[in-house]
Amino acid sequence: MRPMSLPVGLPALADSDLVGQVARILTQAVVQGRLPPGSKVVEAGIARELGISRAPVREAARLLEKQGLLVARPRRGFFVRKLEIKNIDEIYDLRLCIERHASVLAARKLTTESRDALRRQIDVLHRTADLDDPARQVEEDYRFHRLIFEIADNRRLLRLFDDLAAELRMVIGLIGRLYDDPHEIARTHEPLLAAIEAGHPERITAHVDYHIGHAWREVGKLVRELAPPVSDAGVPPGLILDPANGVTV
Amino acid sequence: MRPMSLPVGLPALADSDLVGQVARILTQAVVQGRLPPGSKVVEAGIARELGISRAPVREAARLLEKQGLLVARPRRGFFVRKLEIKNIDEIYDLRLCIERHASVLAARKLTTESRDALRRQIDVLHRTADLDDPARQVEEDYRFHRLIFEIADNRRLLRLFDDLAAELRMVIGLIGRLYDDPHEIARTHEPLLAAIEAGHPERITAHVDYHIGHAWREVGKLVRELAPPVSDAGVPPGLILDPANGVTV
DNA sequence: TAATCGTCGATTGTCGACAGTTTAGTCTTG
DNA sequence: CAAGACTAAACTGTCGACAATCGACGATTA
Repeated sequence: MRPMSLPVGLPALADSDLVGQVARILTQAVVQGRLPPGSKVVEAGIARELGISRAPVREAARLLEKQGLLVARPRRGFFVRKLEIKNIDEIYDLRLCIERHASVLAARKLTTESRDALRRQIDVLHRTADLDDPARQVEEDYRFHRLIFEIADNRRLLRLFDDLAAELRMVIGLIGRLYDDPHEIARTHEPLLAAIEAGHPERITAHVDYHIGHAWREVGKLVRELAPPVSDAGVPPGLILDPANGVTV
Repeated sequence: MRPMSLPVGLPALADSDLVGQVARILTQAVVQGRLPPGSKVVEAGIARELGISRAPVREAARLLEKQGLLVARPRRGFFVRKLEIKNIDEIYDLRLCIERHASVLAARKLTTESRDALRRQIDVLHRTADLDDPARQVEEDYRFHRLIFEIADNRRLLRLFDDLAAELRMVIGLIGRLYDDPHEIARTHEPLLAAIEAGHPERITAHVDYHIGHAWREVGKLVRELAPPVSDAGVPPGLILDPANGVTV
């Protein structure tokens, strides 16, 4: 018998996915400030603007609720979550907690392949640093840390990390630029990897503490600077969504 | 497994919070084995049986998906999640990770009131031990550990714990009885509390490791015992579950 | 004979509508 | 002039309907 199915990996065409698209559009709207923190997300309004019914909007909102971008209040709808400093601190506190754990686990389960993957990702970080593309830099940084969780091989841990990262990226997106010197951030990953390779738990956690702690302080500082003067006042009327901006295919 | 509608009669309902009620009913159906692991949850079927429309059923399913009881596969519906040993291990691994952290935090933030609350809960555990009510015992045990997370004062950490506990309790509920000697389990909380009161991080984590590790091993043992691999057409290999026993989550 | 294709029933994704509840705004009333 | 009662508009929760899609099974082809 011969292997019949197409062996080649095709880009899983899942983009008749209305819900996913709506979720992306809403996320962008929030990140870009068109939907300010605390503002109400009116199902019918979004639906009308996108030319669809309320059902997929609702599902998308639920999805974003799970991701922590929106909060649902029964009988009164979805609201864009307000970012308080305490939230940031809680997120980073948890992140620190699980990343220590994941890093130690990863060290224990490290193979030559996974080690090389990490090294390669650090290279990518360095190369990205030249591009002056903060969003990309954040993305590749995320990739590195995600790799660690993948190597740790606990799906639940990985999912949790993804959830936290989604929230953090939103915050970072709002802030705009996170690092002053992109190369600096690339370089700081090296001792962390070294510690993981060495497999010494104390050194690993110490490096994780330093590494994550640094980001924590930076983000905290920036958020505090931006002094979220949450205006509970009404949302600017008119078009807040731009379908052309987010719709893929 | 043949995709068919829910066979068993479910209690009719009328009150408000339809979604919550449906979620509870579905949860019961799963726990009681009327919805075996891996079986399909047909929206229309449930809706018809409860005398409501598909919308609230859908929402309830999404809720249970978030809780991990169901899994959603796009375009083909919701399924009762199958329990794999690996899942249990992953849950406990994460639990251990965050409970260490929470316990250290709790020690740092301990007040006389919160300390007394913990002590009282240990008393409750002892009193409950006489009742020969395993479910209640598990519940009070959960309360104790939840207290620690409350004292740690990180809402996100607390929510995560609640999520994990919900899953674990379901497993434990299905197993039936977790502890041989209820007083034994009550007693093992005492050195943990002592360590927290002393505020020595190493001792705390050591006790948490012992305490949670014990539960981990017990649950793992029991699940392994009553979950021999079943080869059912359509069920992917590698899964450890026993539909006949109704072991799910 | 085995793999692939076509067909058909079952089921999800999406839609528009309606009723009850919440909210915003207006009108009393002390 | 402030506090409360009322009213109307806006919105969510829920419903029933329809088309697109999935899975199963039998037909078809090599």
